[in-house]
Amino acid sequence: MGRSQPATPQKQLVASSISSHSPVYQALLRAGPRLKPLQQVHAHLIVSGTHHNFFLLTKLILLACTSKSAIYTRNLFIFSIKSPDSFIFNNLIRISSKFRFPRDALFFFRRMLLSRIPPSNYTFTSVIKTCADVAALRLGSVVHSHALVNGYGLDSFVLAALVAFYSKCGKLRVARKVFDKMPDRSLVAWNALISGYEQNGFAKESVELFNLMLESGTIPDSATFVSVLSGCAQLGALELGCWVHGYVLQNGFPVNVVLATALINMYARCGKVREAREVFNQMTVRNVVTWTAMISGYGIHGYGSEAVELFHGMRACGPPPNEVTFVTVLSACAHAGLVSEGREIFASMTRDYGLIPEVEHHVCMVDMLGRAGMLDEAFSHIRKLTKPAPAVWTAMLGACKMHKKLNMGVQAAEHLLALEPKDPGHYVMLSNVYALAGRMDRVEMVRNKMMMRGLKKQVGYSTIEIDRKTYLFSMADKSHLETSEIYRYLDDLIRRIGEAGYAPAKDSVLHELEEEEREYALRYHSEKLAVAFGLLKASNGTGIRVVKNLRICEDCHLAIKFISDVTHREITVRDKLRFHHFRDGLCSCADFW
DNA sequence: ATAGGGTTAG
Repeated sequence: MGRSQPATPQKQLVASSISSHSPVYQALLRAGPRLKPLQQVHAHLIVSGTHHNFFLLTKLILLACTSKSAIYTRNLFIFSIKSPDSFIFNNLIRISSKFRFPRDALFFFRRMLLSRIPPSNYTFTSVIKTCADVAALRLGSVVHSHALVNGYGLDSFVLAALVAFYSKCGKLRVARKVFDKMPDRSLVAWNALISGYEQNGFAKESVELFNLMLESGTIPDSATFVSVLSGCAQLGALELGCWVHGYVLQNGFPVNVVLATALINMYARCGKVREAREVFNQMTVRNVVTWTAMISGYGIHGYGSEAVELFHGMRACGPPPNEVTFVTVLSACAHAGLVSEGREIFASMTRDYGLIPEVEHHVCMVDMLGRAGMLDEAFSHIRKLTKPAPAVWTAMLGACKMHKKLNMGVQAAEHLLALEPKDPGHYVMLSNVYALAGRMDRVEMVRNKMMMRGLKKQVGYSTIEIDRKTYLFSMADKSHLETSEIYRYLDDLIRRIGEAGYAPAKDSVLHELEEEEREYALRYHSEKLAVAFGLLKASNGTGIRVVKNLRICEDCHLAIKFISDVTHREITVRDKLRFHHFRDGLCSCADFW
C-alpha cells in the first residue's frame, strides 16, 4: 500500500529511515552537550544531506541548548528548524529555564505562542519557574491566568510551580491560596510552601505547615527537613529541631550534605554548638557551605579561637573558602577580640584566594578594630574606602558607643544619617551615644528629630520554646494566660538579685521615657519576662533558652547574670548578633559585645 | 520532559 502512494516528501522517507541506531544519531550522542563537536556533526549533516531531518535536528538543537550555547541554539531555531513542534518548544523552554537563561526561556515561550502551538503543563511549569527565578511577579501572574485559560488550573505540576513562584516573590498569601485550592497536594507543593514561609522569615508558619503536612499523612523528604530545620534555626526551636533530627534517623532517611549542613546550622543557632560539631565530625562529605556553617556557629557563640582553628583546618584540607566563609570567620574574630588573627585572615583573602573584600568584610574589620578599642585604626580603615556603605558607619558608631567616644560617634552618625535618614535605629544609637556622654540636651534633640520624621523604634520581643511550643513576649506584655504569675515571679527574682548586689542600669533604656517610667520599662523588658516564664515552666536542671530579635540591653544582660547565679540555672540568650551563655553570674561574651 | 533544599557583617 505504501508503494501505491505518490512519491511524497523525500523528507518523510528519510526521516523514517533514520532511527536512534543510525550512525549520525550516534555521532550526535557522542558529541553530547558540547558546542564544537555538535557543530562538527552539524557540518556532517549538511554534507550528507540529512540536515533537513527533523528527528536529527531536534536532537541537535536540544543538545545545543543543553551546552548553554545560546546564540548557536537561537540560530538553529531561526534558520534550520522550519516549524518547531511542541516537543521542541517545551524542551527548549525547560532547558533554558533549568540553566537559568530566563531571557531565552521567555523568548521561546513567546515564539511558541506566536506559532499558535498550544502550551502544555510542561510549558507552564518551566515558564513559571523562570518567572520565579527572576522574581517577575507581573509576568508570572499573567502566565498564571494564561494557564487557567488553557485548562491547567488543577494540574498538580503547574500549581506546585505557582506556589513556588508566589513564595519566591514574597507573596505568601497568594501562594497559600493556590496551595489551599489544590485538589491533591504533591510533596513538592508542600515543600515549596514550607520553604517559602521559611525563606521569607515566617518560620512559625513554616513549622505549622509542616505539622499540617504530617497530619495529612504526606511523607516528608530531605527537602522538607531542610526547610523545617532552617525554620527551627530561625526560631531557636531546639526541641522541634531535635525531634526532626530523631525523625530523620529513626525512619532511615538518608542524610545528605545539605541536610547535614541544615542540622549543623540548627544546632548552632539553637545554642548547641557541641552537637553541631558532632554532626560535622560524622559527615563524610563536606562542602564550603558545611564548613562555613560550622565556623559561623563558633563565631556566634563567641568561640573565636575555635572558629579560627576550624578555618585553618579548612584551608589545610577542605574546599577553598568563599566570600561568605570570610564574613563568618572575620566576624568570629571581631566578637572574640582576635585582632591580629583577623588582620592576617583579611589579608589572605585576596592574597591566597583572589577574593576582593566587599562591604560586609569591611564592616567586620571596622567592627573588629572598633570593639578592640582601636578606633583610630577603624576610622582609617573606613577612610581607605572610596564610598563607605552605611553598614560600615553603623559598625563604627557601635564601637564609639561601646567606648564612649562622643566626637567620633557623632561624626559617624552624621555620615549615617546623611545616607539613611529614615532608619530609626541610627537615631536610637546616636541618642544613646549622647546619653552616655551626659548630653541630655542632645538626646532630646535627636528624639525630636526622630519623632518629627515619623520614625519609630523597632519593637523588641523575645521568644522561648517550652514543650515544642514557642511563646512570644513583648515589653510589659500582659497578654499571657499566666501573666500575674509571671510578674509576681519576676518581681520576686528582681528583689532577690537586688539583695545579691544588682542595681538597674537605667542608662541603657531608650530615652523616650520619663525618669520614673524608666525603671518600670527596664523591669519588664521582654527578655526578662521570657526568662521568668522559662524558669517557671522548664523543669529543673534544664537550661533556659531565650531568643531576642534585637540586641540584649545592658540592664537585662546584668540582671540575667545575677539571675543565673541566684537560681543556679544556665540561661542562654540569643540576641540579634550572637549568643550569651549565662552561668554562675557570668556571661560567655565576657561583657564584650 | 514537569515543581521544592543548607552558609553572610552591623
